[in-house]
Amino acid sequence: MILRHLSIDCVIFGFKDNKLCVLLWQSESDVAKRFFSEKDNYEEVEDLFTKNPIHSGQDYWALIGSHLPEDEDIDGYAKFILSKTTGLEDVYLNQVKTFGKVNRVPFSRVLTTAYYAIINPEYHDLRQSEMAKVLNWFRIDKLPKLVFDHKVIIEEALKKLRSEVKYHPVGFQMLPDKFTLTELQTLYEVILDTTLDTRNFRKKIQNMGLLIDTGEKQTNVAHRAAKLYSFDLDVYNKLKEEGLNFRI
Amino acid sequence: MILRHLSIDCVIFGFKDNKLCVLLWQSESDVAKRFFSEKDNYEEVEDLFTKNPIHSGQDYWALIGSHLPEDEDIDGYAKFILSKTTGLEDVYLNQVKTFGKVNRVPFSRVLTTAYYAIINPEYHDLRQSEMAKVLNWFRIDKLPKLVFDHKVIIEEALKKLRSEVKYHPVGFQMLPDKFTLTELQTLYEVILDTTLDTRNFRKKIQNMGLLIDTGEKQTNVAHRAAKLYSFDLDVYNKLKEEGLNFRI
DNA sequence: TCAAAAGTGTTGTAGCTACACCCATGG
DNA sequence: CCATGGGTGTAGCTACAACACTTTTGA
Repeated sequence: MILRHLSIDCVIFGFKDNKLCVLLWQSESDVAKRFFSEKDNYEEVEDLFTKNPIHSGQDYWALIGSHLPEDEDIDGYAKFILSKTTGLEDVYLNQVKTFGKVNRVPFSRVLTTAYYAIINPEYHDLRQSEMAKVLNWFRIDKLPKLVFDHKVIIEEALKKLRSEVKYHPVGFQMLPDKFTLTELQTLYEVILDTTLDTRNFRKKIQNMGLLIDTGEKQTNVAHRAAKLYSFDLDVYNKLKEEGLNFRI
Repeated sequence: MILRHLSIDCVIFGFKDNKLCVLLWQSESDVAKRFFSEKDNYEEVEDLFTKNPIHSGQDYWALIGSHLPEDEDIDGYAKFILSKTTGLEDVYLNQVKTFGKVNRVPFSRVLTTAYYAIINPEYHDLRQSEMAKVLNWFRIDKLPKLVFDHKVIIEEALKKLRSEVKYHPVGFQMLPDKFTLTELQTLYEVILDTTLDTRNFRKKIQNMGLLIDTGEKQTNVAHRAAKLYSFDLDVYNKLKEEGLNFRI
């Protein structure tokens, strides 16, 4: 059975063309069906989608999400939604909060628990996903029209991302395995919407001891080739247990 | 109508006898009835309580909470629960997160959205509350047996309280209108479970500009009387807009 | 006059910010 | 050889931690 009154929405952040982006979809009912087809009261939930006027226009986009089946943990189901839509597993995923205003969804009482994820868009080609037709990345500063209160949800998720990123080096999740320090800095600048001093940033990051010098360099760039680093997950996990003391 | 699958639980923190405490209840069905009596499917929800074996013993305590009525905002309903049980209005109240493991409540799928509140127990005499018989303060380090996953919820709320208190001066909510700096320091020490250097603490707090010297002093103390301060809410609200930069 | 808590300043240190020039590479 | 971004060190300042003694009050 599907819980009519509760849904999960994922705010999936990615870093594309040096901009912070969010992955959105237009959730047509045949897409929703792929989530729910084995559940017994799909039709009831389908109603919520197809008869809801705000969903009928082509202009409106939505966070990727779905109603919660009765026999699924919320955390696990958020992961499931993410892997179904992006193909990504083992993704950094965090609960934002639950949005529960009575009228957030017209004609129906639905609360939603929002999660946010941080992914690297280049790891997975969305055109190969079964959801491809209806998925799209949008720059955080150029969001389309959004259904319900999804704009508010994105804003809250962004707030959470910003406060998270200052104290935890989650930014690495958005980059390829091997990255340059300039890429990392740009990422932080984009997320925090500031500029950072290059020398100070490098000092701080390198003192954290989380970077592995791969010995490799960029190739085919029309300037001095930058060193490629990777992220030391083992050291990170150790530091996290000890309570890491880090601040961009 | 009451939403069977969703409840609200409040972790109410208070500062009593120099210890951090949590307000808990034993939610007998006649108490639950006061919340739900006007809703139409009370009996259905009552079942969840009375037939649940974990609830039948007298040893078990629970967070104050209830199922969510269909026509109530979650934030507003958390406030309502708080004012019903403690009589307090305008309380500092914050969402912790939503707990949604499939089996957190046996024999029934119930997710719960937890809130935490910070109050001053001396402001309100619980013996005058209509809930008095079943309410009790428990020291955070001496919790009784708790139903379901309520222990985990309290731990998560405490984590959130601790991280909040370091950057926002929410501690004032737990103290009387007029308080001494030593009381404030003790409060921080209890919440953070550390000791703080008196001189450094006073410097930091006084530099924040949030204290008003009332000109009054303690009376009838067997030692030098301490100055009484109050909290400057106006300055606090201004600072909060500018993004306050504060750290215990 | 004693016990008990209030109140107060300084010094060393660690970590932050601000800032400008040379280096490597491909075109 | 030039355009482009990569890469580096220092000096001043701020904010923090560590630390011990005097003051006030009631009993």
